[in-house]
Amino acid sequence: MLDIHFIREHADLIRESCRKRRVVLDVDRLLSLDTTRRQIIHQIETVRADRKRSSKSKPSDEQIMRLRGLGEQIKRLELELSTLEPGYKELLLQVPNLTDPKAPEGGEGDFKIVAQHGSVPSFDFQPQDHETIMTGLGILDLERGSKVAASKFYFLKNDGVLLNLALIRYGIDLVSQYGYELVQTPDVARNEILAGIGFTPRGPETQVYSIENTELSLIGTAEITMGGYHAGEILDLSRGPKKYLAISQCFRTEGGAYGKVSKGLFRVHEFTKLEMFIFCRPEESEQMHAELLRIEREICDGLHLVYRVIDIAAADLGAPAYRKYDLEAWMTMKEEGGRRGGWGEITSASNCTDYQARRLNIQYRKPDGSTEFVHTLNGTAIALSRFPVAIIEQYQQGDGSVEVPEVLQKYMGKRVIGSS
RNA sequence: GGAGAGGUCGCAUAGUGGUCGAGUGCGCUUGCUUGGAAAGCAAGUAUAUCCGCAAGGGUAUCGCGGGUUCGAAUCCCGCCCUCUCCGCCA
Repeated sequence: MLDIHFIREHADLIRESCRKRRVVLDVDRLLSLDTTRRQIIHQIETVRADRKRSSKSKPSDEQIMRLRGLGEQIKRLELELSTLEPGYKELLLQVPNLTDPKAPEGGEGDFKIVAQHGSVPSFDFQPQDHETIMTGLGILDLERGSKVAASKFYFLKNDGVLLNLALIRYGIDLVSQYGYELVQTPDVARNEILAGIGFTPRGPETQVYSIENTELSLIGTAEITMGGYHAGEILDLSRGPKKYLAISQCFRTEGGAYGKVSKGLFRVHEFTKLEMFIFCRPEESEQMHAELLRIEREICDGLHLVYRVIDIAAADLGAPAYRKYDLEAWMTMKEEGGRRGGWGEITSASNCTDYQARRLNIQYRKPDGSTEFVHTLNGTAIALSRFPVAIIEQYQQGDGSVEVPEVLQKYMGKRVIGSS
């Protein structure tokens, strides 16, 4: 959510931002609703002031007649306000965050490649996708996942489990060096928290599972619970940003996302994720964004993954993000230009500026005693299912076995998966 | 899951229909006092929003939402949360 004052005073900037993001939004309607809304509020307050003055002591019978009239007048105005308010709020919530002027223009395909690490591997055998390899090794069972739960759920077994645990432990050990506090969060959250972060808990385009007969949903990411962690609080950031490393289970409905691009473990309904989340002062957020990206790269560098960093284009940003970088690992399951192999997202780092903080009412105390909304940022440390996909596919051997990345060997207690 | 108690200004408490945005104590800030401190004395001590160049003024907020009433911290209903006891359980 943006500040209505800001929108009022910078309508052109908002229009420009919407254009860049290809968001269709009637800014003029929002502004006119805002004006009407304030007029009605002013009227209500004037009548209330009158009533309040007259209600200081017990009124006479004639006075009561007049006060009744005032009460009815207030009710009428309040009704008028309450019919206008939902449309106003909905429109206000639809206004996306401002966009970093440095973000590339355009849509999904218009990202800018910022960096690439490693060169695309060439195999002296026919490389397979992770589903084939893992199923062959007996460490992944998608069929029984469907039988027991539903399509896009899965069982992991033996080294598949150990690889996941090793990745998590590796991520924790690496990120903890940088002053991130480790947190395990609930895997469910109130719908108002989901909405505050920018998720739509209900409705046709929802990405989240809601829990029947409650106001709770399964979270799609610990970004939700961590954003909610400090909701409604005034933080002390005098000793620097609050940095968290949160682990949670993540659930996504992924409505209609089937087909080749999402085969195997690439797009599933449930996975575990280690997520970095930062609350900081506005002037620090750009630097923190760089830190998130640097750590994400260090994680992938340590695993010797082939990956690239992309700067997401404005129209592909999603409402809360001001700027976003993705890391994409090279994967054999992907196809590009009819050739086997391509890039698949494994992590993402977003600077949401004060967009989430305003909705969740998270502020910090300035030295002069006043308060201001914090900036929030989030970045993936380790996303299970996607990291394993990249590792299995990049580390596969001709005999169907998979080498274990060196940094994970001490956590797994082995150097190879599937070789006797 | 069952039964009860409760959520008021940083903290602790008072307040059961109007004079309550809210008393008192503690804490905090400032001033007086002091060689300095403590004590004492005095004043102050929320947030949001609207109008206004400002001074200033209006309104809202006593867990949240609704209702009754001319008027609600106070009465009624729903929800959330906390505590105690019982049951169950990894």
